Amino acid sequence: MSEIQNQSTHWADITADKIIREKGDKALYTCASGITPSGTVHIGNFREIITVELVVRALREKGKNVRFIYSWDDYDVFRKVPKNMPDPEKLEKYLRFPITLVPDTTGRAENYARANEKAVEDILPAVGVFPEYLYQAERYRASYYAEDIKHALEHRDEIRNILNEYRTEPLPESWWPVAVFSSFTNKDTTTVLDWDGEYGITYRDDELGKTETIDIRKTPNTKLPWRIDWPMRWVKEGVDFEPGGKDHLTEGGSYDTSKNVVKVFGGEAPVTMRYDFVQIKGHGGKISSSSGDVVDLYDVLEVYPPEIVRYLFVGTRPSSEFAISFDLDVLKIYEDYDNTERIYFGLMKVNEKKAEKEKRIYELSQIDDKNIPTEPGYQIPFRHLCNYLQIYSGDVEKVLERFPDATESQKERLRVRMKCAWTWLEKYAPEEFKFALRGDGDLYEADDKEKAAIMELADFADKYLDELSEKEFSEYIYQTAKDNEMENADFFRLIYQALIAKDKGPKLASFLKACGRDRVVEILRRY
RNA sequence: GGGCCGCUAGCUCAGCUGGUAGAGCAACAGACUCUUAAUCUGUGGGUCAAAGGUUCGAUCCCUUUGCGGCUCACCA
Repeated sequence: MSEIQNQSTHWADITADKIIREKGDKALYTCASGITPSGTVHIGNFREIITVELVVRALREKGKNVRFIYSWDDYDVFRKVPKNMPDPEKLEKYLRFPITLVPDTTGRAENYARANEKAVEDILPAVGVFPEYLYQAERYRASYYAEDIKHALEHRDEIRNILNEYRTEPLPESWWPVAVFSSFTNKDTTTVLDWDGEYGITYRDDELGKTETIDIRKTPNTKLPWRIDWPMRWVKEGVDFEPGGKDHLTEGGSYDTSKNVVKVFGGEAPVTMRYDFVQIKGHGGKISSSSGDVVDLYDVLEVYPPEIVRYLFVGTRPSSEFAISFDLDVLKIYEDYDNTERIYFGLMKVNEKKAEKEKRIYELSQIDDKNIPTEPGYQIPFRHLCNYLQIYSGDVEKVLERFPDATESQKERLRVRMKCAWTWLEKYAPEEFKFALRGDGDLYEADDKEKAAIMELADFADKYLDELSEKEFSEYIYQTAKDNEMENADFFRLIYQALIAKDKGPKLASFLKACGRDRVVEILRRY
């Protein structure tokens, strides 16, 4: 029964096969992801989540039972104040605190970490991602890992030797595999002095010089350092797959040491996969992290519908770097997605190998794999859609009236798409791409000769615009220019000025047709 | 210093389990006197970074070199 040949060459399917091969046939596979919510969770962090989600989906499609966990490492230390957070002076006072004890200066949640977490948890369902969240602060503070910390303490030398393998400065003899937040100040500026061989730890608060002995079964203040914490949790949850950024997956990186430390805890390392970072293109001055602004999933979803956001990640191997674009490339991305969709529905012929690949990408791009569209989207180029939207000043329903043949499901998808298109037009589109039809009383100052030419075109439009094809009508445009002894270039400029107060605009014949006879005639007749 | 990734047409890149190369844009020619990265048709263009090796056969696997980038060796 497991002999079913899966022909898919998609990386998610290949990875799923690899997990099954390396971990054996299991009743339950656990796939994990996780990050530290030390600031706004940006789109680069999303790559890890979606990578796991796709592998989870691939495993489930192979009939496997899968647990998808997402660990919030919210008991990590608050190291620096991100520049995009309000009230930095206040946050400054909480440096070295665990992020779960830092206040949320945005007023969205009970604490800093939670605010960042909530933003993600609220939006992930929109892109079809439903993990089980684990909160490490809550667990550590409830001494959930007390026995594991004790285990680490018992294997202090062994762990130190593993970590020292890749360190330039070996850890000192006095080092202990545990970190303590001071119960006096909440900060991690402490030094562990001793362990009693059981559950008692004595530490010194380095700022105050005070010492204290705490019981790891009762204190909320202990945690394991990252390179021990990670492998410990692999064992705790039985993790079979967890990807990592290239900072983790390099020789001497945390995966390297963790795969050895995990043996101390009696387990083995999960199958992993390295993902590269995501770049941002065309996001104005908001690109650099030094400016403090980060691009998160909300920003991307403003411009791309959920399935296209997924498509960006599905279609790129995780190990390749790619850029999410907010500039004119957006048009190409939409067109690429539409091509993939046409291939899926057989509307576009390509060779079989390519077709299989594209179909799989299309399936995995859908937010609900049990509810994949049964018909393609309404076939209209994104560029054209942008023009329609601008003609109707962003009124989505008015645009839809122009597509009476669209089905309900197509209209639903168009609504989402137009909302994105409109946001893109307003926030990111280059000026030359944008226009607005002139309103009442807003006239181009035309001379008599120009007025005559405009009127002639108005008359032609009144009679023929809706009946003739684009190509046929463009003949009239040239004819009108000729009749009025105007150069084509001048005539085009005149019409654009009359309609949208610009020298250039969308390809004229199709633009006029998109505007519709009534609008065109109404505006031109004002002259 | 270690490790990883990349080097394929003018540009951006596909090509992934080895069978002597592809798509978009650009260029050129024509179609319609043409406007906003406008439309259609057609054409040209690559010693697959270099040198060795394995193989019947290498862009693909191995070794070395060059160039570019990233990352670790602090913390998470």
